[in-house]
Amino acid sequence: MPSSRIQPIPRAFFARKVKRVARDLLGKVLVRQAGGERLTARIVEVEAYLGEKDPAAHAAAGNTARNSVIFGPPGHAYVYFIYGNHYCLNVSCEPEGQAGCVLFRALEPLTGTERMAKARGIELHSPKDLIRLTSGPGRLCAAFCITRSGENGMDLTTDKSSLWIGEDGYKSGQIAVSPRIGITKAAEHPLRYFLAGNPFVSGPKFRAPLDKRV
DNA sequence: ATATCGATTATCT
DNA sequence: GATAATCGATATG
Repeated sequence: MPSSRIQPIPRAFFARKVKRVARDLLGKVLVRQAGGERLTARIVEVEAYLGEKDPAAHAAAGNTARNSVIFGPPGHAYVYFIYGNHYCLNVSCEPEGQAGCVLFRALEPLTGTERMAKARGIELHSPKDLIRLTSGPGRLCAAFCITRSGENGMDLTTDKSSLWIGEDGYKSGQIAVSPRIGITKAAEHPLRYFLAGNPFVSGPKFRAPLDKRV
């Protein structure tokens, strides 16, 4: 039953409006080919960052050395370093020249969990420990060994890359929406999308009443 | 369960 | 010089 067949997602999927891509990414799979081993995890929580008009988006600063991937062709990894401690992974969206990206906030581990745990520096004792592996944007990057120097700009639409996004036929259940987490500007917009009830979603266990089903 | 705080650095004002 | 799309530890109810 488990999905052994994972197909890359074509670039056209990412060449659409950020909000649309964000929603459609839920249920897809992030794949890491590390040596002979393959790490896979299902995307359960994302946030949309719009173009230069979105004050919360890095694109608001214009095209700089840091964020140029956002302005480039769709389907590429934008990795940035934050708080002097963590990396965060995004995928560029919209046609080339237009800014926009989706932030990966949480994953549900599928295969390669021992390798993820090692990368995170934790041990897996109970099934609940799986949650701390990839629940959070910084955590999932650590679990997948994603850094700016290594993965920024990588093409995520082909399995020739050591990091890519795939589709395994999984059908998402109910999708919920809430404001984005951890930002101060434009903090009210409902641009965070997640699989309702999924235990691997980051943040408080019980959602605020602002959360809406969609 | 919620709140607060320190870590640590690239980037921008 | 201030800030930041975070995390883990600690404190308190």
